[in-house]
Amino acid sequence: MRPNLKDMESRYNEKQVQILSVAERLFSEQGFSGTSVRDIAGAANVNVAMISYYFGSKEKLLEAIFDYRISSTAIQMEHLLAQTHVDPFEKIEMLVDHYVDKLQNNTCFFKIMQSEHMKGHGNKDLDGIIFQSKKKNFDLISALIAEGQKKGLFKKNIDVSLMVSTLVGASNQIYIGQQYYKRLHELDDMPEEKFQQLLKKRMRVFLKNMFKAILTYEL
Amino acid sequence: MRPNLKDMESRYNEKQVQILSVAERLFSEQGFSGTSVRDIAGAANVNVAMISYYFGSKEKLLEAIFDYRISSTAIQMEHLLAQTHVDPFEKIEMLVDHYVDKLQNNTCFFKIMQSEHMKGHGNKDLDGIIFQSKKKNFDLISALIAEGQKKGLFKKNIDVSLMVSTLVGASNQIYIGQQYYKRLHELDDMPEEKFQQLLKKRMRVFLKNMFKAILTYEL
DNA sequence: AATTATTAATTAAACGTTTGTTTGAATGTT
DNA sequence: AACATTCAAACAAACGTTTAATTAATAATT
Repeated sequence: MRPNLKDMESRYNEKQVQILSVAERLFSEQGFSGTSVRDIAGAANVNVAMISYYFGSKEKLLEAIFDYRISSTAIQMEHLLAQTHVDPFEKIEMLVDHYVDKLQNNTCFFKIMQSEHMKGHGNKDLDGIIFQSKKKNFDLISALIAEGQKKGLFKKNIDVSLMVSTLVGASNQIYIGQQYYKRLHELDDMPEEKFQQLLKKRMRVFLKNMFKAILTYEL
Repeated sequence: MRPNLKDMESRYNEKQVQILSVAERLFSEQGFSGTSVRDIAGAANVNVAMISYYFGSKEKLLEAIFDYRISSTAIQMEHLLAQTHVDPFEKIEMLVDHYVDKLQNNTCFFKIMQSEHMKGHGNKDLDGIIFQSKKKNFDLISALIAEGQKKGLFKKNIDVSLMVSTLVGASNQIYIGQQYYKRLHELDDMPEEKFQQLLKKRMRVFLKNMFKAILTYEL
């Protein structure tokens, strides 16, 4: 699965994008420590020294990937939920669609994010970046939930953190483990593109129903 | 967070358990590639050579961790869902309780599992072990769902894979990211033990309600 | 427009560490 | 005596990063 190049081409030149893109893919496949700068340089067809030259270090290369990817997604989410004329249920649907899209188009980055998230206390800078991103999502979705509750559409006593973790965790788990989904459902013969469409459709339906259920279901 | 020692003490001697236990913790904190055999040896207070001596290689040490942890959990799950006199709703509750318990007592291993799951095509042996474990869980839960549907308790058209992924993904996400949960809810001052209890209780309620909702909610 | 001066990009080679693993001798246990 | 354990030391290979020399591109000066 290849990273989404287009978004990177503004701040960095062609060669830098090449390095960032390759690094993103390799980090996602082999982990940060499991990927050497020589792996990256080799796959990106550049000299090893270019990585230090452009990014300073391997660590800072990772930060560069995070820095951009996070800022680009946070803005879109804010935009999405700011629309006042859309009713809360529809916003939930938009939220799910948006997240699934992002996940499908940035699978590599989401994997890296999940990895770094698990390590925790590794890189202080990264930890800050990740927390800020989580906080923003939490606040945005909290507001959405509150709006729905105020209008009497959603039930009371909703733990937003658990809800967001469920969206993120469930989606990532499904996406990351899509090869298992394929094998379990004996879909190995299906062409890759068809399978991606199928998975996306099923995920959307499933997640939307799940959230409607969570938000309205009373014992 | 320390690994759960007790389960390992049958097959391995004291020193081996010491190594396995320390390795499990370090792998979960720093990743497999991010942890050196000298890190492990140092933290376990044994000579570096002991790791090769007892386990053959770093890779096989990881496999040893997997081998045991997986087999010990699979059996319990089977036992749990085999009870014929318990109704499907109650089984769902037991399933959630069991999973949350396992997760809380084996957080280290679950992290490693998640990491290896993400890398995918790394270690062939491990891939097989993980898939078999997933398949078993899938089959067991499929049977449970079918039973509930047959009795008219659950709705039709439930995608078991997505449901299992949701349980696993959501729970892991919450647990792995519990430091964020703490910070977002301003629970930093709460004693660790109290917080663990709180989180466990909230997770159980949340997951149970979620599954009941998923299994019964119609548009 | 041609030449020079300046900066940027690129390279192969080398740097000192750290990596996983092995060795062979020493010690403990049966 | 035979076997299992432990150890410091050594191994080659891989690691991230730097160096110093060279080429390419850009700016400045004639």
